[in-house]
Amino acid sequence: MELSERKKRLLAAIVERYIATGEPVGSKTLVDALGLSVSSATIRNEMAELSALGYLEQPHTSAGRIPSDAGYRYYVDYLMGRYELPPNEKRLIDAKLEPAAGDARKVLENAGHILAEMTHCAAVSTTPADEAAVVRRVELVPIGVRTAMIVMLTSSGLLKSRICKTLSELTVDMAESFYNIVNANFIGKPAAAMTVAKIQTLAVSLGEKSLSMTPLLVALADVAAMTERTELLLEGQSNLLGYREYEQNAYELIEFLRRAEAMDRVFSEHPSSENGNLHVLIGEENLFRELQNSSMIFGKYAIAGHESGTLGLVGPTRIDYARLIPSLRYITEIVGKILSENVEE
Amino acid sequence: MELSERKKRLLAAIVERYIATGEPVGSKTLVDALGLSVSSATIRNEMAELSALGYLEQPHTSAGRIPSDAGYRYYVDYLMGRYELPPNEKRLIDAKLEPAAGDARKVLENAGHILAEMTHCAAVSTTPADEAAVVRRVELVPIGVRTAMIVMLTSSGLLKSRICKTLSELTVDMAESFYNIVNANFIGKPAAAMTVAKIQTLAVSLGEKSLSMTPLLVALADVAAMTERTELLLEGQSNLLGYREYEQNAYELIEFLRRAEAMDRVFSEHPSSENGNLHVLIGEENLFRELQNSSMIFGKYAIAGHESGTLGLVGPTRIDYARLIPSLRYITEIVGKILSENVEE
DNA sequence: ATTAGCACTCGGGGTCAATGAGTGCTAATG
DNA sequence: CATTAGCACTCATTGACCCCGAGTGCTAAT
Repeated sequence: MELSERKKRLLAAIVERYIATGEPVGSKTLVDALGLSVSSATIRNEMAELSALGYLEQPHTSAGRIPSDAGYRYYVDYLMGRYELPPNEKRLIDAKLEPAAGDARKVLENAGHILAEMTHCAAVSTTPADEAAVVRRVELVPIGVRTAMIVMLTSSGLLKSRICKTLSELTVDMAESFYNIVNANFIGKPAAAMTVAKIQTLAVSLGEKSLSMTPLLVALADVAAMTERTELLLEGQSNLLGYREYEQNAYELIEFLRRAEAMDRVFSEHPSSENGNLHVLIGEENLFRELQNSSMIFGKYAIAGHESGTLGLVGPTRIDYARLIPSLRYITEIVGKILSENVEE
Repeated sequence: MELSERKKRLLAAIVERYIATGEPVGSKTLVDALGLSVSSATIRNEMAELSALGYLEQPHTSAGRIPSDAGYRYYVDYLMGRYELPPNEKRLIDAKLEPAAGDARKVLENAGHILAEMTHCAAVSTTPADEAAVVRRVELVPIGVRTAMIVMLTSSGLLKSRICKTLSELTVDMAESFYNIVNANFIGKPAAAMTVAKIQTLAVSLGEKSLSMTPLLVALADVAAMTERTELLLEGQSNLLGYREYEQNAYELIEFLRRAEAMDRVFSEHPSSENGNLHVLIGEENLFRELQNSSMIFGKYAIAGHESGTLGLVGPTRIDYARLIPSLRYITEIVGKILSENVEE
């Protein structure tokens, strides 16, 4: 559907003005704002046509127009200026993320922070996970007489650790058994294979040693489970409270965003991507009722080439797409880059 | 100020009813609810006196009474039933906290979760810290050719770790130097001594080795800093949105609760405690304006006998003190117990 | 000390009219 | 045929007004 140049110009102006002010835009305002040399009546005719095409709607007869979901969609796809993030904002982001480099979760927390701050939206993210990863290394670090730390590294560069208390004193013998079991059964295999069931059969085969080894093996299974289970991080929930559109129902939306299974479904329903690897879901384009008067932008970050997690923004449909998209794109890129640093080979 | 038995009974009934319904309580309702054998006029006289004493206030002349801050205070101090948490709730709490035992942060996250869920308030907590702690153990765990993990254990049982990348390959020689430096300079001394400045002087004294060792030492200083820096966790922010009293200004309160320095000041302004080690701050008793139409209950949990962090609840002044106080008390106790498990000797 | 009775207060809800921003339509214009 | 001036129309918002009812405080009687 090709619109006339003037219609495009008007639609863009209406979207941008509505994004900025949050108030319906009238024909008169528009003429003034654009400095057009035609009368408001002409603009009214154009606006009526844009309404008929479904790009604009009216809250009520005597109000101005606001963009419909389709209107935003047209704006995002064809009209929006594609602009590059200014260097000082890039530096700000880098400075916030770099220092956390050692800790993946922290990197994502910081990314959420700065996204929320820059965009006044809620920022969601998932910690990295990679189901295809295999166990590359397991270490048992003695911490005390009966306490040890189990550290596990996967091929995708994820590092997880956990404290573990043993029933009896931790001996060199036990450590040796532990490494033997790990090397024989788990190294080079998927972390997912390290199930509690598997651990139990192993424990049985250990005979008398089993009793003392069990806590170590249980903890090991637990660490393995951690590499698969992603965590959902949510930042800037309170930003949503500032928008008129959420005056009544912020609660429902926020509760939805906090539910990990729900968000996982949202993210996985849209596996591939078009817009420079970001997804833009506007209003009713969202599959979940709770999101249908919001817009969501999200993308995957890649660790060493593998898509490992998601970063996203949620706000009212009236968000500044032109600004948010480049911001989010840059941050997903940098997050991927930083998290890839810890992966070797 | 000793009140007559009937006044006490009335005040308690008004507080409890207002907590339950959120609506001002009138004399008639009160007579019915308590099944009193006196008329509403008598109760009105009593209520007028309670108002004069400052325990009740009226939103407007033709409405019932609601408790003032002083009214809640009297209720909490003298009238409130002190009841023990039912065993099934205790079990629920235990079941939620036990599995996280290996990870202090996770324990506190879960504690916040369950508190928020049980109380419909916002739950705040701080991760454990202990400025007096000395470094008990440091481990350098090789993870890859140029990647290592530094693990540090303090006398108070805190365990922190961090990934670290070196510039050149990680050699046995480097590891040896590292352990030498650590043993000679840090073990048995306060973690606070491991400053960047100190690290720098050490690096200088290393001469040519300095270049390769610096990343390790910097990471070490970072881990040391982590043992001191507490994190502020906030759960159940969205619970606040459900209360009428926060319809307008939830944003300001939530933003306040998220600010770590602010909350640290709140917690440290009230170092010692009376009410079975919990603090109860009602409305204007709070020193910070942002909290003055809220109530806050908080207490410290102790790891191996040392107060290490704080757990707290924030809600409107109209919260169910009688129920929340035992819940929070039990959870602080259990959190302390679980976190103490990792401390040896 | 308690109570019945009553006048009084005041917020909430409903109706009503005025206001004004913005529209759609029509007829005139170049 | 696109543009425009003009105008009637719509409808949310606002403020004035009134009524209702819950709840009060006071007084005089018990």
